[in-house]
Amino acid sequence: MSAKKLLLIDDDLELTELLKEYLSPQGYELDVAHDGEAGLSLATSNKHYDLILLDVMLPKLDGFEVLKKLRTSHLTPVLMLTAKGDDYDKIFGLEMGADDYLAKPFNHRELSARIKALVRRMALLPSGSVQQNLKLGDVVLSPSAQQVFCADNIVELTGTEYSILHLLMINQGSLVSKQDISEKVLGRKLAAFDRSIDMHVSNLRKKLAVFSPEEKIKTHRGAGYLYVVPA
Amino acid sequence: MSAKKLLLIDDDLELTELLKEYLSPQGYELDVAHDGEAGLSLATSNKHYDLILLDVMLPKLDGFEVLKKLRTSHLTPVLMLTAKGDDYDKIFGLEMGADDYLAKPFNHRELSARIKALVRRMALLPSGSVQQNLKLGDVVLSPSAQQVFCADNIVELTGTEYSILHLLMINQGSLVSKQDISEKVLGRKLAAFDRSIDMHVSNLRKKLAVFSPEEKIKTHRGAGYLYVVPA
DNA sequence: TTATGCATTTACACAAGCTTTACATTCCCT
DNA sequence: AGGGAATGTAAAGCTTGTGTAAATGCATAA
Repeated sequence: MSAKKLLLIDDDLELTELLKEYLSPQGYELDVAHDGEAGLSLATSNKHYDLILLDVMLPKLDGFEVLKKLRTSHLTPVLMLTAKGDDYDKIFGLEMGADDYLAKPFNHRELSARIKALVRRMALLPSGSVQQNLKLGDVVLSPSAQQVFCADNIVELTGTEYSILHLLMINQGSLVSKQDISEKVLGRKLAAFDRSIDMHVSNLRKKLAVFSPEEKIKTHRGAGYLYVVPA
Repeated sequence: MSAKKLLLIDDDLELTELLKEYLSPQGYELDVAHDGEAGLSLATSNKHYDLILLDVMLPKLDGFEVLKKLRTSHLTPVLMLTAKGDDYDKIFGLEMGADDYLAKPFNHRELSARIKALVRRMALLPSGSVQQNLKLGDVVLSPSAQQVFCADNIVELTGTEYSILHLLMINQGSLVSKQDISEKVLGRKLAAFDRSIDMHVSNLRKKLAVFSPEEKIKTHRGAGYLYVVPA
């Protein structure tokens, strides 16, 4: 397990220093931003943080604004911190899409335990479903560009093919039922005798096979499809 | 999106009633258990709760014990509740595998917001990834992939074979009647002279025997089959 | 309008896998 | 022991899901 990357957005220099010293020995890589704008730009950069610690009272862009803008494009987990122990604030933050909320002053060990709990839970998510390039064997899928490369060649996929591949890759090693594919990709229930998904998968396989011989999408008869985790 | 199923384990009758009335209109299905044992048995049943609200002070089995036992087999998210606002308690709970911790008395809206945050986060997990693998001796069964490994080799099973193995492994050490297998796996009553199950078990044994010599599925003549608990 | 690109439906061949048959074997019970 | 019933299993039969080419539909662009 590689070191988890955290981003701390807080303008309190004393606190950020303290937390840096406290969290580093626990095996976290901690970046710090001292205002909302800098924080947001780091958070949306390609550094792909595992967790963001976000203060509410911030210069330039307050915590709620940062959270709101972040959530338009990223699902990175966010733990909010605030000087005010205000219930309303807490509820507002959580409703806006924060994952946890801790009032200052907090017990360092509680912060550490909450970070650990969030990171642990997020580790169950398949790698990269929080929007970064998915690389599996010789296939690379780039969500930002909606492009797929196979053995360094661009693969020209249609929108639906791309979405199906994306879904399967996110769920690498797990079975995805046709029902799920239909609902998530085509936006409709799978009807009896609907062969649409089969066709898209067939075309997808054909296009990938041009550049790479290994079987990537496995069929589970009567159940669905599965993206094979490369050795 | 179907209604989320919550399990509340708390012996405070007044509180459970209150929460039931508070949470139902918000679109949650809430089951209640009033002691640790009942709670654990519901939590590990096949009802598949989306979230468990767990009080610490409980008759029969306290909250920490319930959490500990639950986590040996299930990854269901847990939000702990406690009368004591004790930091040590909080940290202990989170370290044990709880996902969140709220001290009583709490603001109902905060509880609701925290439930929402957890459920929202869990919804990102691909369906089925909360089920954890079943490991018995050198056999590992992965429900999310519907795949089975034996002595580190993938065993290619058909859907029916997989289901039968799953059923037997879940009931390790106890007898499962052919009637039960037929009804749960094939979805029909076992008819006289129906040799279907026998065939599937035979094929299953053959496939497992390729990688491991020990007998895993034992026959109880006239009664059914049993998965042997490994030494 | 006509072209173009993509999603969907149709059609059919094929293969996977569930079930049945048939016979060998094993396990009880007397 | 011997006989009958339950089980093991190979092989055949049959049903159904899947792969895929080709036709169709249906937008949007030229």
